[in-house]
Amino acid sequence: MTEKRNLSGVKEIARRANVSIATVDRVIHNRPGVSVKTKLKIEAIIKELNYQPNVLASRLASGKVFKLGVLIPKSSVYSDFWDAPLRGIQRAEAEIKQYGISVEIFFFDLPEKSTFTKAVQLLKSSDFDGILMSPSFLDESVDFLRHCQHQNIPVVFIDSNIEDQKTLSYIGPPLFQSGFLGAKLCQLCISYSSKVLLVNISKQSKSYNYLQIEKGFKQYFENMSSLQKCIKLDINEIDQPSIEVQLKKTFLQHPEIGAIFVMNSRVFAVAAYLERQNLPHIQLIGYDFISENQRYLKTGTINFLICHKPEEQGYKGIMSLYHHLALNLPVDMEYYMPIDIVTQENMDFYR
Amino acid sequence: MTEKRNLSGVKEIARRANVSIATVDRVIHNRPGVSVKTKLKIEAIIKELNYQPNVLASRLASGKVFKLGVLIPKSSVYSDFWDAPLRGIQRAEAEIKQYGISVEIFFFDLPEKSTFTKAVQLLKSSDFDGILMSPSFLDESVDFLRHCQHQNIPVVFIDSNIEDQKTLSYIGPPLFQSGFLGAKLCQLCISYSSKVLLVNISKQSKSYNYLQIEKGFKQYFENMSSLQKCIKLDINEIDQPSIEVQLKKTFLQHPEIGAIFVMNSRVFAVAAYLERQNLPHIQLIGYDFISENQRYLKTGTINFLICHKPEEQGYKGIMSLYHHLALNLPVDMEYYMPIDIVTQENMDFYR
DNA sequence: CTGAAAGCGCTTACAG
DNA sequence: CTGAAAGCGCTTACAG
Repeated sequence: MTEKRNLSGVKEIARRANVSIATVDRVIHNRPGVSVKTKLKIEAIIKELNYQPNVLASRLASGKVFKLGVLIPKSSVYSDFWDAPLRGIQRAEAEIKQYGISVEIFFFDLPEKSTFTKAVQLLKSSDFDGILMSPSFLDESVDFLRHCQHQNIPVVFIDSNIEDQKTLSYIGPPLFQSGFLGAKLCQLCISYSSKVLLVNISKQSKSYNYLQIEKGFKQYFENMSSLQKCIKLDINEIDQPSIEVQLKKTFLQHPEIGAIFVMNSRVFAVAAYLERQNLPHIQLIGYDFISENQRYLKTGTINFLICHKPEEQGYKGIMSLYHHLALNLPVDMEYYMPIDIVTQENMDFYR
Repeated sequence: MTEKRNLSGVKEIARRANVSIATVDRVIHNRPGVSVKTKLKIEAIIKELNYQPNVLASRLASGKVFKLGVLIPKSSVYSDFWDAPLRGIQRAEAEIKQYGISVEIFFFDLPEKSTFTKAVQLLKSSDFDGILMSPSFLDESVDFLRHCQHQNIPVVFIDSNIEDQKTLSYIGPPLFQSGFLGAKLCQLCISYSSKVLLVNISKQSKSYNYLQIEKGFKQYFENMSSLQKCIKLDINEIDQPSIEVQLKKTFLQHPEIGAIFVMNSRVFAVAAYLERQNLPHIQLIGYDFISENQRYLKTGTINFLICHKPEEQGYKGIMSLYHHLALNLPVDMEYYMPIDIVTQENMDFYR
């Protein structure tokens, strides 16, 4: 009978090192209580065998469930954008919950800072092993991040980033480039003499995100030496009447406008205006595959939507934490989503 | 001391049914050797408890490794297209090999039917638990599929499909719609009086794939009541000189051509011609993000590339087999990839 | 047709 | 600082 020796595994390591498997386990997980000499010996053997722990056995034996906390905006009647990341998060959860991952989701209401702060309080009081969040409010996010760093809890940002913060990973759009592409699409749609209107409809129009997009947008026209083609309009109210008043004023002032680029998902508000005013010759481009926008894409009022795979952002966010916590796999510090162009013709296959 | 009862698991089921866990296991896996009465009783309890087997424990105990066989073309000097699915396949493998999945890849040389047949022989002689393949040769693929069906081996097709065949899943592009979008992009680029040249560079230009794309392409112009804008050119040789001769002839005949749509990845051959002949005003659109094409996209000779996430096709193909075989999860019978539009501006973020 | 027992490769108290 | 033993929730021979 041939002696059957497993050439890997804690048992074999223990056999070779002349110690018990408990000691091997201590070394593998860097737990204290092992003499330096023993530790070095075991580490050498681990290296020699190129030992990879069996994740299956490890998770089964430990019974540890990693608790992930998620902090994202709630979808509202104005925008179901956050449904998509949510779907991705839930898809990831379904896939890995059998491997001992639990996911708890906390929502906040996007304009209301207080709901964000409240959710953060809840996240702080329960002890999570990892956090996935959209850092919608700068100071509050930085504060929470500091707390997590202190507790050694990895944090992943999705959708938007805060520069120079120590997170495990950022998953989101390359904003400058997407603004640049937006400009190109505008250019493609208009005639030589027409101008392009760059619209920002937001109460916080000076946020980092918007500045990046605007930079990219203007860079394109600068490269073409035709920055004068570009008109900028800031609308700081988000109700339909205010938006329309401002648009009307701008059109009176600039009848040569041939295309409009809206810097966020509120492009549907402009679409509604164009349809009501019967201005089908104006080309319209904006962000995000939310259902309001899909409607106008279908009718042709919106020509292009630029999108950044919000569902996959949620999915990848959870999977990054899982890889980091449970599998000890390396995680990209920055993962930029592609810049997708969605049109009437390919919208049925977009996810 | 409170009695700690696990309210799920084979143990609890066995306890409730008054049988051993071995018998429970037999019922769970539909193995024979259980009386009808016992079986029904256990099944009722399983349902009542909504029992979900612990995949971790199951895979660990069984030690079974699922062997997946992959059959795809080799990348060649003409096209590194198949590097992308390969990357996806390897990424999936890395992610799930720790869960007892092994992947073996067989390559064939795309024009050579004999290399396909030879690979199929190898696949048949080794016993795989699942197959991922690109059914590049119709009859041979159907034959192999029959063999797999006989052995009860699930098969997943990627990149192209064979209609009416019983596979586990098809993962690939929606061809008609991508042709339709191609037409729209052409239309967008040209002036009112210009015409569009539809080019097929292939030795098997009548294959199902091409017919579908062509249908979609023409449908677009038909919808605009301007089918006469569309000129079709079949080039049945794939060497550069033959291609250029045909293009030259066509341009002489139709000087009003403003845009060219190439129905596959050989758009780089047309790009080379346009650059050499110094025809920058001709708009060029084609398929696939292969490195040759990327070069011309960067220089602007190619305006748009239509792509179908080849890497993700490979990734999803392997994951589908894993989900089906190891996790008993349901798998989509048809999974259409999105129709991606890649331009100079977003190419850096495309995967 | 059914069950007792060993084992998958780890982790975790607990004892020393 | 170290080890023996039980156990995670299954599967797999083997015996009856």
